[in-house]
Amino acid sequence: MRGQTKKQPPSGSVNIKQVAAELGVSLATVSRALSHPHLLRAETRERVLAAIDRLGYQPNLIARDLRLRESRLVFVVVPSLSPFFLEVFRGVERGAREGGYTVLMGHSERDPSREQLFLDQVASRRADGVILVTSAEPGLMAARKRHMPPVVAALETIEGQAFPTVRVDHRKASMDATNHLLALGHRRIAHIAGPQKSPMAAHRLEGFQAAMAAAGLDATAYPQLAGNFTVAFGEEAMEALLACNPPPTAVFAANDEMAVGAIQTIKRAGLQVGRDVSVIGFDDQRIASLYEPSLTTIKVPTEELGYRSMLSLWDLLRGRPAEEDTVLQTSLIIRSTTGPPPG
Amino acid sequence: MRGQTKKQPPSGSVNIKQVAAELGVSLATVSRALSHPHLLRAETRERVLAAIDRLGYQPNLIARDLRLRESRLVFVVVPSLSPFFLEVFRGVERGAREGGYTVLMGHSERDPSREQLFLDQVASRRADGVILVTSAEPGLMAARKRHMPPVVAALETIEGQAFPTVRVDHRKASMDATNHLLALGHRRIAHIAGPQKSPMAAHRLEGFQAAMAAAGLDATAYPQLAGNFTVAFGEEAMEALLACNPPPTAVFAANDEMAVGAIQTIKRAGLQVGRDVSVIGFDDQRIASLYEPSLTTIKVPTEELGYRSMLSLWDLLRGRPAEEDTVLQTSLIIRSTTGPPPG
DNA sequence: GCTCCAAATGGAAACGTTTACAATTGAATT
DNA sequence: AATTCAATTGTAAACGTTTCCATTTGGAGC
Repeated sequence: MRGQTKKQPPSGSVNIKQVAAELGVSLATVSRALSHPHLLRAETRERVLAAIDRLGYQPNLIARDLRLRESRLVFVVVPSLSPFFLEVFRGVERGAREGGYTVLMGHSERDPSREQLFLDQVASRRADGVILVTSAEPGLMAARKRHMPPVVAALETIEGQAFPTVRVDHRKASMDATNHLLALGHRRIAHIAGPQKSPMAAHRLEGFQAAMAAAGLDATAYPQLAGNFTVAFGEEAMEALLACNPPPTAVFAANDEMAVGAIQTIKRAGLQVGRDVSVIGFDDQRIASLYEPSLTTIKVPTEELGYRSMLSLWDLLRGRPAEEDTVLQTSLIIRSTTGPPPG
Repeated sequence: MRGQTKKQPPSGSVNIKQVAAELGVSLATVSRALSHPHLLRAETRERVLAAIDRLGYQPNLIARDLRLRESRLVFVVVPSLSPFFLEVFRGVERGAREGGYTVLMGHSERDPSREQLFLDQVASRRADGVILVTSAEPGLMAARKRHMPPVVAALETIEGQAFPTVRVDHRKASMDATNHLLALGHRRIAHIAGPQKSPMAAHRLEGFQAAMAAAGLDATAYPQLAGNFTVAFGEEAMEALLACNPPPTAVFAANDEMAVGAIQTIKRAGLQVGRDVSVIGFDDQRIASLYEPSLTTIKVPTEELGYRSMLSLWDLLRGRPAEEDTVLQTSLIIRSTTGPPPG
């Protein structure tokens, strides 16, 4: 490495200068052959393009980004690696494609410092904008006064920040879910909540509480369980609930994964889901319809959420005013895990 | 925008020059305060750091990347947005974290030109390396002589390319799956294959054929179905198979999704899975254990695949020789969807 | 007070592009 | 033939860092 001669390029990335030298034209001409071909005489253009091909020249995007101050890249930051977020990602991709942007996904693990890391990447021009699909604790991002890149929040408002937001009304949707159980005649209803720190989980919990209160019922009759949105936690939580006396006749889980966990436990206890105990989930992930029995749940338009987020990001990137708060509709999908209470 | 004065910085990204000016020190000093603090007198360092904080300065990573010619970024390119690949991603992340790298995921949709796009991104220094989790058609990448960035292939060899590879033996694993069915006494066995263009799917098919041939059976007795690894295709394919006379007593699907689809159809036909018809999948995705009945399948160590790929990429990035071909073990997971043939 | 030397700082080149501006070319118009 | 002007090309400045090398600073040792 040390003793390498200067003449010999580092055996690989050939740069614009070398192409120019090869032909005896200026850098500008080579650059233009790629970015503004119409500025060149046809014959020159051909000659340059041929040389580019011959030498295997690929423009260094980093240098271009630095000069142009844009990368045509968008990051999607998700809090966890679940299929749910993949669909949001898919929607973003659909939107981005239309405008010639490339989308990359980063994983924050619900860790605000990792979220900040991606934001910093964008602030320093590694990407032009970010779509934060997150449920991050509020406030942490404002900790230090930083240059904020174009950000759109998907799925849930980010408190303390004025990002354009594309979301669903988690609170209302939870009321819908709870009301469904109430309408079936259930009175002993428990909720398995998501992480306490997550505003989204908090909103889902609030909806449950509000609906219960409206029906004159005590939302705190059963242990207040707050989990991490996993099947495993759903199983555990359900064990705790079945140990109660009397046990609930219906359970509303804050997402499908925990609902599936709960059902696994119910089955294992020899009870029949939808008859002995009703279960309703949230999200309508694919497993909800595939699972046996198929899961009653709240459908969240994930793909659309991603798509609309990207549209808003577009506005931001174009310097146009973006819609502040877009709320998409959820819907109650009634399948086989809910029915009237026994007896 | 036009009439903006030069003095007023673009109301946002403040650069190193401005920090230096603010303090009356040189650019070099500010740079060193962040990258080589020990080179500065304690008092200077404090003063610079304070100013950096006060002005909200964040180094422009693009400029740094250009100068340093590295980004400490790694891309993982997946062919489809399935949970299966998320786990590989998770493994890569675990490996990358250890070395202070950040991982971003891109989606190629099995489209070689999109795969090339990500490769180009890396070749032009947007990232330091790529892990290609792919089943791309061979040859297409070599189309034009390009500067090849550090690439590791995960899951499957990429034909015509000499990338270090971390994979499983799809052919052998398929033989294991088929032999399991044969050992149970099945003779009428069908295979639902993946996309014909995918070498991975081809290898899985080969394994099936080899095992059948070894047992003296005709692997082509049933329609040769090649799908797109989705539940929907599994459903369709199974319909076609049930229409045969006599229908197969066992089906080996090239992945769990298609296996689940097949089972859905079998159930819908009023038959019992594992008794009337046995089904075996491939991958051991999470749904395999959650599904009812739980799915017999081949476990692929996805997370480990990602982790080991990242280790190999490390070697590449360090200029060390990377292991050429790492083969991880698969295992047969026997659950409830396979049993002896009826009668 | 000098000399010497390490420690601390500054100046400027380099990373590889794009593009404003200047310079050249060449054909059309007078 | 001189003039004009569009089309084509070249020159060089920027984008914002990091770091080599040179220069300054400030003690320690004499």
